[in-house]
Amino acid sequence: MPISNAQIAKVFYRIAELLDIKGENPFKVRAYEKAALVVESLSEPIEKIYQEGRLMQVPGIGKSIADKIGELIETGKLSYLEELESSIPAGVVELLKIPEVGPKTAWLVYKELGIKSIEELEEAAKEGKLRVLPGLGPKTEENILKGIERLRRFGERVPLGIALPFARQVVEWLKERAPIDKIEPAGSLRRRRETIGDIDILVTSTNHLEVMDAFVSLPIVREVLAQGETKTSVITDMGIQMDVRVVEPDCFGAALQYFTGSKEHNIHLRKIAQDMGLKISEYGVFRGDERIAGRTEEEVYNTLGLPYIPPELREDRGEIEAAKEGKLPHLVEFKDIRGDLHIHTKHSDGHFTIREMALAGKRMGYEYIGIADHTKGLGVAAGMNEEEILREKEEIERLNEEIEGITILAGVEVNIKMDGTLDIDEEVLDQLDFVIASVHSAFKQPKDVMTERICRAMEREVVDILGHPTGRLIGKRDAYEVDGEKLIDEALRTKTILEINAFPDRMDLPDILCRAAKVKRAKFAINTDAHSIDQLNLIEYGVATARRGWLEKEDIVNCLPVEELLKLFKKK
DNA sequence: GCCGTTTTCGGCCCGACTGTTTTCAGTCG
Repeated sequence: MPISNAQIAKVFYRIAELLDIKGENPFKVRAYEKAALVVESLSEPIEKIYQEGRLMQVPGIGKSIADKIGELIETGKLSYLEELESSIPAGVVELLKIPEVGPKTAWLVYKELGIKSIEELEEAAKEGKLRVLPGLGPKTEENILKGIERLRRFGERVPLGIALPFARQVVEWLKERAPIDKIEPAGSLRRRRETIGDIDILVTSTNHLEVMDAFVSLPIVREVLAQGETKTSVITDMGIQMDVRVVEPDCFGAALQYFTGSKEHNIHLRKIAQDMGLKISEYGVFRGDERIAGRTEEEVYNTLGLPYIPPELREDRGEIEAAKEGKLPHLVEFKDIRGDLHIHTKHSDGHFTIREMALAGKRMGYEYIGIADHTKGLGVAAGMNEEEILREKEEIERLNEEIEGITILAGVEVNIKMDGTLDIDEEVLDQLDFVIASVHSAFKQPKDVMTERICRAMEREVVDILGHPTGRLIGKRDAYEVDGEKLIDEALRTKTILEINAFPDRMDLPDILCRAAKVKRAKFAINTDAHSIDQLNLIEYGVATARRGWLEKEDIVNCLPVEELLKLFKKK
């Protein structure tokens, strides 16, 4: 009964929620959350760890949880979870999704009023039935109704590709409207998670009130949730919650560190501080009443005996241990990228000519760009046939004669057909500088068929790069069913490069798989899949994904100079 | 439930804001 790390993590998150509602020991709840996080972040299949009897060696997994993992692997079920589920209706757990409603409230309304769905809670709030309960009043009823409305309208997390530009816009507006010294978005946005729950912006200013007033009067504010001297929360017209916090300059580093999170990373840091007899909060690192650090993040980390840890790593997935041992990766940066290898032009569904894209690439500071238009199997994208591919190659050769300062590489994005064959003659593909192969059809194949299909394509000597390997569209389409582990192994065996598609909808290969593949020494290409000049800038999302996957410039083929890159393509 | 070069039992991160309290609990991050 094969079961994935993600599935097991989900079970433990569920257990944590259920225990939380039942009012169990909060530390027990956290133990399950921690276990879920650890399992989710493993860079090898937990089944393997189980079979080799190493479960208890994993930090955060003790006897009890190891047994449960064993039961899940052996039987595909967990009796403990089933017991818990039977004691709490699923609808009561649903209530936790409502902002303002936590485990205590969910349990209270279920116990006292028998409420076990969002609809029933809404009804009760409207009829004023909640205010009779201890601790709840008319205001709470109102807030719960608002929370339900928010959940219905904007329940989902927002993709990074929307949240990041939006946050940058708000930062600009605040700078224009209030006396601001430093300003920096923190939270999961700064860690560049692929989706964002809410946006935290950190500010230092000589005038707190003016900043808060400027913030709440921005045209994008739909509702003010809370307004205080140091913290103000609003809901924006996009439905994203946004918090602004004003802090003293002496605390800025500590606050930035604190509000960047993740929660798990911070908890781990505080533990270290405690062991050293220190206390750490958003106001700084303290020995007794004396603040000994806080102005910069570096200061905070250094005081704890650690080097600076880049935000993208702060998930408590081993970065603190690595930092202690001086083994943090030197994460890839935009300046390391020498070219973008997945660019569409008017030859398929792009909006600009090869020349325009090349000149734009040159302005980005690139040494080369790779043109990879669609091939004929993708009718909707005006894919090219063999003849058109060769004509495009000739055009690229002419342009290379003509344009100085950037090399244009001739490639295509060939379709992997249902059976794993390619939709273009290999003789033609062989004449190109490089070939990206991608799945663009029949997404719903069963897992073994899809895995076999992709592996078969990677077998082909002409295929250099596997495009957007999991096919997911964040918030729109799940990854196709594919055995990620096998895919990585086959990529290694066949010397196929894994794309990290930077398109913010994709960010594919996802960060966790990047890390798992890096451990096995796979190679990657960070590409935008740009269909326009503007979209070349999306490379930052690919770099962010790579960084979250602990990748260094040595792991990325498009950090190589053009001659070495071409040699690598030929070698396969 | 996990964990231990101060512990195998007794700890387990810290603070703001709100609404309901008359001193604090719940939620959030």
